[in-house]
Amino acid sequence: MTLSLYDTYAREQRDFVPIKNDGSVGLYCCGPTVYNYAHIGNLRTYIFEDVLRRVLELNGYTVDHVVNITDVGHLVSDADDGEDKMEKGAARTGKTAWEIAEIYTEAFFEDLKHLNIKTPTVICKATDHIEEQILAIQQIEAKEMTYITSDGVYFDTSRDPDYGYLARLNIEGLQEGARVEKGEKRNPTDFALWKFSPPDEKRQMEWESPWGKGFPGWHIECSAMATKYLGPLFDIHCGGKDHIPIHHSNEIAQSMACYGTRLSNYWMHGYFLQTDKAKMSKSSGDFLRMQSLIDKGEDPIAYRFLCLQAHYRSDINFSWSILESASTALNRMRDAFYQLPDGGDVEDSYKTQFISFVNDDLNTSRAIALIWDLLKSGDVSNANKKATLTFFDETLGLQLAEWTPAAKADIPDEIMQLVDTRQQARSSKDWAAADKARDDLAALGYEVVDTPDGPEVKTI
RNA sequence: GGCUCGAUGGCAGAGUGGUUAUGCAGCGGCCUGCAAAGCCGUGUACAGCGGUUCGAUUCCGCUUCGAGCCUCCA
Repeated sequence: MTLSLYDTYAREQRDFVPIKNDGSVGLYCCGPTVYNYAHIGNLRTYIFEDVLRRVLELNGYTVDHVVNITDVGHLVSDADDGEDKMEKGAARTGKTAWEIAEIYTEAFFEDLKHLNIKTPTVICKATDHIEEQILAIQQIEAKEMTYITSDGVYFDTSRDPDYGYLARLNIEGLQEGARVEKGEKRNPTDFALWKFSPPDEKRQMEWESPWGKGFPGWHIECSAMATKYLGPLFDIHCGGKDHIPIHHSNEIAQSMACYGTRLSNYWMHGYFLQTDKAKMSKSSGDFLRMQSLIDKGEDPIAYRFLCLQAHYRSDINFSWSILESASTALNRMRDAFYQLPDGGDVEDSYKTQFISFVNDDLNTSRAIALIWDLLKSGDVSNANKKATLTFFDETLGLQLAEWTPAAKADIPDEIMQLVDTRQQARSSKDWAAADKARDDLAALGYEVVDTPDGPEVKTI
């Protein structure tokens, strides 16, 4: 069955054909800048990329999944004096830039674990690849596409006739805007490849280079590391949609200069999670992270489920109430799954439909609707339903098989005694006493529910 | 100001040139001592105005509204 994916570069859905014929697919995903925690909008993109990876695997490919860690060089703005996010974070917290990077890198992978996102096959830090970046800059310099200003080495975008094609940038339109500050740059779209350390200041992170002591610009790290691990042209490059006009446009320009390729055959972008009709952003200071959800008693997988209910190429409007509805739905699905017996076979007709949905540019929304259809189906045996759902879940990653209802063992004896009291009252049809026992239980934080197998108790 | 992309029922969100998902909430029913859960049933929503068409929510144009990028940003 054909896998087809939307390619931002072509602005259309294209049948996926891998570059290599050995069954492998090269996938590069822009990773976090580790100067702060990831927020749940950031994490939505990693969920999308995880589903992409799983769908590729479903189609029989081995995925070389590379994610970078930006631990240097991510500038606070393009027109500033050389301050970058890491150093700024260090100044804010009194820790070293290196410590900051370590803390937030660890937190990032903790978040991924909560969301059942598979660990990338390669995780690469920008600070471990300074040499590669210097080499790449030298190659661009050899093509005479750079120039030097008082604060760094810049890429001259006017030398690239196709600059900005990915974003369909209208360069002249940009120049008419009031907010573009060129400074010493020759063109508003030019960007730093290497930044010089300020002469009067000792940076925590700085390296020697042919141009002087300093640190690499943000964009060059992705081109350099992606090329190192996946070659100068690989299959799929992902990131958030905000990367289309600048970061990814710059990566393409750099790769064109170095290797004459557009770096990746497909460019795919995850859309935003909005709150109050605006995108969630770290720089605004007001954002929700994974721990914020956990602190509120929310289940991280419910957030994953929420993201999967929408298509990755549409913005989601986040609110606590839609997370609640996702959570309710997920728990019903889990409970239904839990009740099903083992030992069945995967139903071919459902399997075929499932694959056709996810292979159609990752339509997880329809794939989830198919789960409800399957659960309600009268034609499929319960055991086969379980086997089929288990197969689906390898791609969706909802961990259905790992869920169990709250254990009865956790209920204290005094609570169980109240439950017994209620049962005795019920058998003697003393409904008032039975209801009182239930109210007492509720006051203690427990809910009792009658089932054909007797009463079940759980915490409220 | 320029560019990119959107607008679907109470909410979230798929999809389609004619039969109009799915989930949450709501309503009705079954079950239950009652309740909860579960199960069954139930909702013609596709921003507005034109155009193309036998027929448009779906294609085209305009208008309005929204988001993103142009400053770091998933």
